[in-house]
Amino acid sequence: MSKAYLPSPATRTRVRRPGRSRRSPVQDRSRQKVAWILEGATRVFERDGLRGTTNDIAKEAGVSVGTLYEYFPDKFALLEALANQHLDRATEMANSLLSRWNQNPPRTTGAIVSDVVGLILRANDDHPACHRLLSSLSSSFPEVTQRARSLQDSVVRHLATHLKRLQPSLDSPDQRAAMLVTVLASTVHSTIPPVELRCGPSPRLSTHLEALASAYLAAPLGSPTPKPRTPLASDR
Amino acid sequence: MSKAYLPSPATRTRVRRPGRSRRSPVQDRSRQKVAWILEGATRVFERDGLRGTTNDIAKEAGVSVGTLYEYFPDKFALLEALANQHLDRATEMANSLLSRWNQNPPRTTGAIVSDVVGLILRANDDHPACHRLLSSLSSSFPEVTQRARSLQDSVVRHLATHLKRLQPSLDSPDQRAAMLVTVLASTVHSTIPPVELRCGPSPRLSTHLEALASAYLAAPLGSPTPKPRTPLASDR
Amino acid sequence: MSKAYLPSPATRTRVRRPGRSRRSPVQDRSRQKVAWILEGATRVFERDGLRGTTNDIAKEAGVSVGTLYEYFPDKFALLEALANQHLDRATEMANSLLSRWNQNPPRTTGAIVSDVVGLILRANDDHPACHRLLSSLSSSFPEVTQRARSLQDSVVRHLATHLKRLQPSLDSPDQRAAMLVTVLASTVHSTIPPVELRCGPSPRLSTHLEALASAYLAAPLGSPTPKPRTPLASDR
Amino acid sequence: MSKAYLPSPATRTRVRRPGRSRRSPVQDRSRQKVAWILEGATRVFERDGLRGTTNDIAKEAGVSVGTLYEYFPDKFALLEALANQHLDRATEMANSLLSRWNQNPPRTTGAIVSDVVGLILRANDDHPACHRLLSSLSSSFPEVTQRARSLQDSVVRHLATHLKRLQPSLDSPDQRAAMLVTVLASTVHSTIPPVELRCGPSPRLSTHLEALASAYLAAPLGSPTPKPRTPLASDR
DNA sequence: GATGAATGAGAATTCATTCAT
DNA sequence: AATGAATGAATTCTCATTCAT
Repeated sequence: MSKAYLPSPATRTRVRRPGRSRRSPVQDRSRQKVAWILEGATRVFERDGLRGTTNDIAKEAGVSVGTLYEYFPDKFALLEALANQHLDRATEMANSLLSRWNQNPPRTTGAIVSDVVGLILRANDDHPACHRLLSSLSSSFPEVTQRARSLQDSVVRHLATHLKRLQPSLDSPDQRAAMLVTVLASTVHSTIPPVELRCGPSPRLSTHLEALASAYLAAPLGSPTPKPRTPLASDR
Repeated sequence: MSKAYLPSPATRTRVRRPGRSRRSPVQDRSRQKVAWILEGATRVFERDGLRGTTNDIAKEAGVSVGTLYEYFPDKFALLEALANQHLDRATEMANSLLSRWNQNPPRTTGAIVSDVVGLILRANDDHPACHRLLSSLSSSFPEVTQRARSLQDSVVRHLATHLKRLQPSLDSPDQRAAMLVTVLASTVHSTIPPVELRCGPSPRLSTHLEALASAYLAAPLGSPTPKPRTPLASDR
Repeated sequence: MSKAYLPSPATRTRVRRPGRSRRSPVQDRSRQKVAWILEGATRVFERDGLRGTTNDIAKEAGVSVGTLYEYFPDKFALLEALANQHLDRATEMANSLLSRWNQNPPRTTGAIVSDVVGLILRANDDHPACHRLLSSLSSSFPEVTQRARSLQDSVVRHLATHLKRLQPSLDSPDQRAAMLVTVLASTVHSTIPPVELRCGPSPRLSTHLEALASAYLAAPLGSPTPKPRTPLASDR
Repeated sequence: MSKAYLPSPATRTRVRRPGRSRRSPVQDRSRQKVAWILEGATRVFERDGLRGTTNDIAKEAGVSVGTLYEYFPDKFALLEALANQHLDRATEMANSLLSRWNQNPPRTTGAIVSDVVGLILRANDDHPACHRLLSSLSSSFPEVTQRARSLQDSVVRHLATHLKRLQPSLDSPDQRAAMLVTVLASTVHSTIPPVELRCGPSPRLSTHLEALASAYLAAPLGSPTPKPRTPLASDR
């Protein structure tokens, strides 16, 4: 967990033990405020990017700037918390899927693909502008970036494992797994809204992505179209 | 072209008449200066993101702030010009490819795919941090976004036309074309450094993308993997 | 009141209820601050004209620039507020006089004249350099100019009414009233320090102005000195 | 004459001896440029006050900034030159009138008044905003202010002389003369356009001013309306 | 002399952060 | 803890003035 913000992390998953553990009202109020602030920050960053001011965010969150600074040491901490919040959610989703795979190994490549596409779609269906902002700042948040990388690697590793099991003859399975996850995640973050939203709803974005992924995982690599020297293939 | 900055656009394609085309020294000096400033801006934004100041940029460009403001009305205009410069380059590349396709229609889907992948890779092989910054600000530059969309649509339309010609039986060719371009462009802009850089260089990014694209264009859509009701395919 | 600056107008007349009227300390502090800033601005503009900087003004007012900008959106707003403050004061004085006239109509032209001269002198006895600055900028503040015009018109109308009552045979009473107010106001704002200060103090400026006004209101218009064609009267 | 600007004063009257004195074309071109620049400056200052920039003025004058600085050392010099130009004109008019008075002494107070009103009206019928700007800056131009004072004093002295001759019994003739000139000049510079322009044209502004002046010069000073202690005359 | 692009000191304005209440 | 007015360093931007051509 990147950094602990007062009065308690508030980001990141926390297993709830059912018996004991009644939170004091004070803690709950704080937790609430942190949530408000992060929601405000999300809205403001989504709307104005880094131009959004801490005062805007406090106003949007319905708290005073002073309160904001009570919980977050500076503006960047807000961004970091937002990123961690997102990663918490994504990690939870991913872990849930991967442990399911461990218990019930998927039986077809199609099932794997469908799961991965679903995971990535669901893990990224919110706040696109914020994601882009964060990624444009990734160099300022090495810890967050590292976490994102780890998460992605974990998914990639499991994906590769199952691919190898189901398609032992597939070439470059590790690279294909990595590639696939990258492609799917990138597409979902796309600046120019993905096809789906611009062409009417008939075949779903997910359908296309699954078709694409499945086809990719079935196709040989290398060059059925042999690589020309000239930059343009049709130049022959 | 969105906005013309003094002393003359300096971005966007410009037909070069080979015989007489001696630009006046004044024009050349200005053009040069605009170029320096944009290079400085690129370096600074690439390094510091929006944090980079106009004074930094001027210094980096080797001119005075005053000169910078002579050519660009404000800091945002720099970003917009950078985006337009990038789009100029991309448009030129795309037009070049598309007119080639019109003269020598590609003969195989593989050739089409290879061309499109090549185009998108080459059009985006520079200044990744800057691209991410720009795309995180896209909402501030509606004209630029519109231009990008148009360019992408143009490529999509041509791609679809040729696909239909070569694979008359392919279902949803328009959507596939759109999908493909979105996927490729997003992947290339990706947040998380593309696979290639993290997996060693052996099979090229382009190889993977071409394989992916080709496979996608050969595969049937719809659900060979029938859609389950439950969120996770492997849950069956 | 042209524009309301936070946290409350602070210029313009305000009815004071004598009993309960405890303003909250917050309001009082803000009001105080606005007053300080305007005083600082007056001093600085009086000393340096438009050359005076907002930083100077803040320093002179004993607040930070940030605070200055908290209350006034820009440098111009300071000037406008100063002008409005002056008009507030003048309006209050004028209204006070005019309502007194309504209750106790003046019994002689001399009394009227004396009142008007007194009003105009007292309404303009502060910050001459500032007044000149403001009037040199009047075209930038159409609202203020309009307000000044209205105020002047109001005085002129009342003056004319009472003149007509006391001197029913006076020709052109409306024009005379307008003329008189213009002449008095201009003289008091005068560029070149008024006579008084350069000729020793014996007969007061006000004495001269009253004599001038009274004489004017007693004299026939038209041409006892018949208008010559030639530009100079003594040219005959 | 305050300061000599290159390439030759260009302000201030210059008697033209008809015989000799053919100016070189170079000198004439310079003279022309200075004139253009001053006209541009007048227009710009009239429109924008001190906000007007030297670049604006050069553009308005149809010359380059460089040329402007060839003839005027800095922005203030423009204002000073403008003021001197105005004073040149006014001085010429005044001298012409006064020498006429010396040769043909005026025979009536009415003639004196008519002459003085005419002089002041004609000497100030241009560029009111510029005059106000200059007067708001008078402290920066002690020489100009001194010149203006001298000119005014000269008129006042002659006026007083002739008044004493024609009305030996008039009290405070010197003060009356000074007062009159101040009042007339101020009125003509008035921010809020003088009556004339707002009430339709029937009795002329000059008629009113002459009536006012004549009446003033005929009236006894002191208090036909005895001065009350209370601030308002009608308060009795 | 003339030009106008270039300069950069300095003015206006912003906004992350603090702190008295 | 909460507040939000106050702060002022940092930034954006202007424009009088210079100087290479």
